[in-house]
Amino acid sequence: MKADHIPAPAVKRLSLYLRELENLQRGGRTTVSSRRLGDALGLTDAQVRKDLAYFGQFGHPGIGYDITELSTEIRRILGTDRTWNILLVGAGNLGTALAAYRGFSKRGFHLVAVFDSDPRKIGRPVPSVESITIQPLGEIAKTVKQYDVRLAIISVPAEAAQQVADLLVEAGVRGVLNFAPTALTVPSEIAVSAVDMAVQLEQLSFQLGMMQRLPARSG
Amino acid sequence: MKADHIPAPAVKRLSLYLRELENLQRGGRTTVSSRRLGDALGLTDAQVRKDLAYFGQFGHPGIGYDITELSTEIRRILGTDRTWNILLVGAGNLGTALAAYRGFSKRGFHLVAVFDSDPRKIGRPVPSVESITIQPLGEIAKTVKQYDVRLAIISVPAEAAQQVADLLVEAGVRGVLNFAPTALTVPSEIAVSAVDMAVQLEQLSFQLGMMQRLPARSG
DNA sequence: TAATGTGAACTTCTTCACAGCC
DNA sequence: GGCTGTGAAGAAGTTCACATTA
Repeated sequence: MKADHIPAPAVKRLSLYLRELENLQRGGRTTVSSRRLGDALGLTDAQVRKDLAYFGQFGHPGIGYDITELSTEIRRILGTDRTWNILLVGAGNLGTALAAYRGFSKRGFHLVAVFDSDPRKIGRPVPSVESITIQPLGEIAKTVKQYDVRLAIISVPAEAAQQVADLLVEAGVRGVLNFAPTALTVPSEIAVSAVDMAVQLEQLSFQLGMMQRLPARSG
Repeated sequence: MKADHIPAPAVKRLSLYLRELENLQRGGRTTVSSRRLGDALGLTDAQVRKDLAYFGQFGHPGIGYDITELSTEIRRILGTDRTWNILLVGAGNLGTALAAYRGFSKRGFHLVAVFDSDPRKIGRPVPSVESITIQPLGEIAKTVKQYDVRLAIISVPAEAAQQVADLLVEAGVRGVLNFAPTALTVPSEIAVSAVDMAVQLEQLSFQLGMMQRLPARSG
């Protein structure tokens, strides 16, 4: 197959496949079928095969997929077969927690610097990441160049997010993960991904209301 | 229109419309067109109108939508025209940050209790939320009943997440927001929403790779 | 003129179903 | 028998375009 246009939902699932493959590997398995991989994630076997087929032929008929082999391929596809230097803007509660999050480095993302606009924080170490000192926003451009940073995390209040995004884009950052609860306007060549935690809860709230109205769809 | 089945993507956007309406309201506006609302979020005007039409007729031809009126309707649709009591399991770095997050209460979600399995944390206040004392997991069921809790946040390590989910479901929780980087298996009547921050970065990494291969699609 | 609501057309995504291989 | 890869069919979601209302 090897399509040139790939559905965005398929790329999202690719990350989930990788995560699940790592779990399976920890459990001692060496191969996995599309059926088993799909079951673990609530997807059909056909969906799994189709998604992978967008990128090449990685399976072995009668056998399934070799876990190590497929993990390597997915990392290559996602571009995480190397380490990315990232930076974080906003050393509040959430930013501090994100800075300490081990899951990023496990997946090949290395935090090199943290920024904040609060003069009382500047010059101090990030709580729980002693090795990183909080810097003023004015230092962003320099850091981007120095460490070839292409990805940044925004964890500032909504009111400040657009300004920070502008700074990051100007400094040469190519992708932004936005935790501020507001939409960002950026040039089309800049990738943006957003996480709004209140929005997630609202989705759950809606689903609960739905279930109450039309309950128990079995199948 | 008032369809009985509503596309999941439409529901997701509904939350974003509400967020944007609140921003507009703060800016002093009283009405907004589908065009303007769409532009702010990177959507077409038709998309906005179609999404809203799934739920009823809220607009005024020639005028647009009344911001207060539409906000109220969306809150009613999402079920956030009331306060939800929520609880949080996992008082690590991320859990602590989430507990302190003001965005939840702003949107009608009230945190009533925090749980952790670490005996050294139990009995202590949540850092930066002095009013809440960390409780052992065994207290979950009691709290769910006492406060009529229907939604819970999981922010424990991946290895513990499934066990915690089982506990929550058994206690009567109806929806779970999962921050652990693993898929959860729950009964079909339980709603699950997941946030995996490393997955978000991987999506950005992929997009950057894509852009390098086939750059500058203008249009 | 400005803007909504919506059927119809279109595009995108998912599932089916089966040839082919181990 | 078990399992992949994929064209074809089907389902879902988005955009168009226009009648309609203020």
